[in-house]
Amino acid sequence: MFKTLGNPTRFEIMKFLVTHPGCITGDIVDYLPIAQATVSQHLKVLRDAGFISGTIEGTATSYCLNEDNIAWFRSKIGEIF
Amino acid sequence: MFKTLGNPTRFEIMKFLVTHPGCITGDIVDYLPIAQATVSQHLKVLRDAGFISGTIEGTATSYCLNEDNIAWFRSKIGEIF
DNA sequence: TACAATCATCGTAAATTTACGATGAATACA
DNA sequence: TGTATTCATCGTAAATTTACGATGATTGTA
Repeated sequence: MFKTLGNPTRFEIMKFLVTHPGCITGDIVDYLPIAQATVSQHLKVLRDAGFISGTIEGTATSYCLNEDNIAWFRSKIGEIF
Repeated sequence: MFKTLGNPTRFEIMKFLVTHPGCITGDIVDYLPIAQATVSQHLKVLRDAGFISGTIEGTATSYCLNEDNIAWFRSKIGEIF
């Protein structure tokens, strides 16, 4: 999970999702200066790590933070250090 | 700082320092299955990120967690997510 | 049905990270 | 003084990550 957040672009996406919950992939593509394919790839990494969840809505996909997993991650950090 | 902890070996070093505060480089080299040069390189990354601090003691170098910076990092995570 | 919109996946080139041996610097000690 | 110990740094090969265009799948709409 640390490695996932270690990438600046993915960290940006996470911060964007904090202020734009439920936004779709296209919103993130518009916000970032990188190609759609790359954004989609980063979203997959964030999904696989459990940080976010995507919901298909028609042709779009809506993304939200996975608060439960983030809370778990935060508590785990507190346990170790 | 996320990128720094994202490397499995560096994460191991951090966990080792939790249970072995003040240990020297050689202790970590003995503990991990990698070469001394590589350990030293990882220690530098951890130092540069502010996670640990090294104190030269004769020909050895003693390492400790930098509790202040770790606390700052943890609080910062809480702020963002 | 045809076309447009939205997004994921594939293959690949470029960039970055990781691991290593070799070497050198600094200190301890005989 | 000479030798051993401990560690950091340098240069480099291999592995991994990142970014991209091309393509295809799915859904909405004229």
